[in-house]
Amino acid sequence: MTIEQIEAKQRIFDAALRLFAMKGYSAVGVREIAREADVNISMISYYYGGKVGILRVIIEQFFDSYKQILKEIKGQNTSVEDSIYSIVASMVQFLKENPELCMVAFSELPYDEPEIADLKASKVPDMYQNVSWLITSHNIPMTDTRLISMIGPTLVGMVFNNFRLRKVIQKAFNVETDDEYDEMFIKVISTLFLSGIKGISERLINPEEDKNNENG
Amino acid sequence: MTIEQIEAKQRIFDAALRLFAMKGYSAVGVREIAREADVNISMISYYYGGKVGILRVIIEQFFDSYKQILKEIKGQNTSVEDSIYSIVASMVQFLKENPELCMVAFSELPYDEPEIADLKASKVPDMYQNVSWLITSHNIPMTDTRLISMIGPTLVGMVFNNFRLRKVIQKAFNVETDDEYDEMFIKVISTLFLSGIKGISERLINPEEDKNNENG
DNA sequence: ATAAAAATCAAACAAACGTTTGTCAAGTTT
DNA sequence: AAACTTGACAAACGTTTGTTTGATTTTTAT
Repeated sequence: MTIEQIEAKQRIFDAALRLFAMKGYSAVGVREIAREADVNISMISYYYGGKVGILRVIIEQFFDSYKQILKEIKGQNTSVEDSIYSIVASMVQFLKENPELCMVAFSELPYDEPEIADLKASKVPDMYQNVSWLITSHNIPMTDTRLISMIGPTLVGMVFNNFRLRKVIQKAFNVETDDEYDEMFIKVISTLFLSGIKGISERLINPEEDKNNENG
Repeated sequence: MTIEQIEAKQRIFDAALRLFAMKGYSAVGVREIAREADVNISMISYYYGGKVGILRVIIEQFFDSYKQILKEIKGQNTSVEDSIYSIVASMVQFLKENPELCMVAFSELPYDEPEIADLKASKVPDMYQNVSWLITSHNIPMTDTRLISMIGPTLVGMVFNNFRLRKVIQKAFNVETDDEYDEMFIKVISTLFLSGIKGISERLINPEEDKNNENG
């Protein structure tokens, strides 16, 4: 492959990713992708086997990147506070660096798309199990699987949702979502989540025995 | 209109809502809707002016119902704890009673859909401003608009996200999401959020002066 | 009973869909 | 030099898209 040829394949991916994020996978046509990527329509099937092939690569790439990030966080064995802060910070950084990748993967996740059902089935469980590890690996006494199934996705949901609805939020609150906003967002969400799970531990799991910890 | 005619229009709406929720708006064709609703294809344009007309009704209905719920909660002026609990409980109940309506509205919200841009622009701000009221109306000293813009959508995001990804969550954690699950979910999320914003108030806004409140 | 209105239908519309074909030039391998 | 591979292209493939038409039935109003 020459440099220009690599660029052709990459241009298709970039254009598709941007359009999928903007309008949703099904609302984007191959001709629109080809036009934006400045390639012939047939090149999409040539390089990706079809439109759905691009979506597959997007989702694979998302999950692999995401898994990599969580693996790095697992390496640093620190306090709960630091763990949550760095997991939120990493997620925000990941979202800032790959906003469209995240949006597409996250938006298409709940839909019945038979052609990517296998991908979802194999990759999604990892995603949440890794977040749940955060809770179980520290001395937070949460053994109920249902409880973890509520809290794990919650953290992911809080962060992703803010990015997913940024345009809407900007309009509704008339705020700028700049770097300063993101730094504040990391602090706010990690504090909210940390205080939140402590509150759950104290009030819902051990309403009595942890009172000494609260004042200690 | 006879009863059967009302049913025809309603059947179109029901079928479309179900299909939109399952596959996404753009992935559903009018013939599929007509087949499921057991009506002629032309009846869709006849009653709704076109496919996008159904989506408009869905989104309008969602926001109006949602606004109504929040209005009812505003009426009961109780403690922060009760307010948050009832707001979460109402959201969960609303989601349980109108899962598809919520899913469609929520999923299509971030997309560039020129034909419903006007609807979004007029209805969305209400949605979040109403959640923010919860924070400002009680004695939680949050004046920073950016902070409210982070926390307001967070609560909505936490609850909606759990429902949006229920199928995925069920598979990943092998849990049943029955009524008991939902009751627990309400307690968990409201506790998480309540403890969370208290934590933010104590640690991020007033790191010193609120220490006496914490032990009182 | 008759006229008007509303609801339903089969059929067709142009446009867009994703994919495939056959051709051709450029580069690589033998 | 000949055979082969790769990337790119215009063009066409058969479907499917959302919408509209005009005729027909059903319901409502006079």
